[in-house]
Amino acid sequence: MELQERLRARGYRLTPQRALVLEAVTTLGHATPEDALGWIRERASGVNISTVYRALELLEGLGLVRHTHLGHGAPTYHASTTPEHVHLVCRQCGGISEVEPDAVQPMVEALERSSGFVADVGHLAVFGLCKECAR
Amino acid sequence: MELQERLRARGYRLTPQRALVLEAVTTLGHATPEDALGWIRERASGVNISTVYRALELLEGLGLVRHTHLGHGAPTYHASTTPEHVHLVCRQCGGISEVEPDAVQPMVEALERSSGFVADVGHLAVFGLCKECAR
DNA sequence: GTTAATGCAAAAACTTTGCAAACCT
DNA sequence: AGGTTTGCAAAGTTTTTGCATTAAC
Repeated sequence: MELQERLRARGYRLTPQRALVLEAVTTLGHATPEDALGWIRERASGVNISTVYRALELLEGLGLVRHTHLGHGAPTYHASTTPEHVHLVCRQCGGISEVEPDAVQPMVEALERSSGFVADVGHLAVFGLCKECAR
Repeated sequence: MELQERLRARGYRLTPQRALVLEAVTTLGHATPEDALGWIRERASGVNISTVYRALELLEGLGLVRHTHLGHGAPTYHASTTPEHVHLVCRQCGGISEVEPDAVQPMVEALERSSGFVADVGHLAVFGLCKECAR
């Protein structure tokens, strides 16, 4: 299994908890540490929130998950296997929608050209007003 | 004074604390609540952190300050009077640079056209790798 | 004089850490 | 067996809240 290989290549071990955390994030699509724990607790017991934090940090270090800050509070994680996407966060209604990275490609290119900055689009959260609230 | 007018128009009062918070953010350019308090404590005593939080929330509601999430945790505030700008946050070295909103204008237009989403550029933080770290 | 705003202290939300026990390899 | 990982509990951060007192108007 890929996860195990990745872990062992760096001297880490494959534990049920780590597998569950990755599965939770993958299944949920977007998950805060608390969300992931909630999902896990529906199928396993005794998993601790601190383990979730530690697993997320590890998995992120391995490049298997990423996180974004979708506003105040807890970061939101998603699996690296899910297609990259940009988050649109409505400041009015709090709604979150996703768009293809294509939508921001012109920006990425402009930034790289002008500043040499290589933007990580999978990390991008754009705040503003959604269609409904903009009126 | 503009601040007082804005406050009173909504039944709020002008207090030294509120004026100081606005001044701190304006002077510092970018400030977390803790930063603002630090600045304030250099010239006034007895101002409490909870007052800073409350003042920032109020001032933001009045449109006098804005905030951005530049990563990890603490939000960063800046005065609305400062020219809008986009933040580029380097995930490698942690450096933060600013670019003109023009650099992302194509993205803003693309988003509005495709999703009807009105992006708030002053809120935008783009994560990625800066010129130096990208190599 | 009213009523909003502050300071303080305590709570809440979110993360991290130390350590003995349990588990992976 | 041996070193890694976990659960638990406790502490650390950051932000919010309740309430009596103070201050703006």
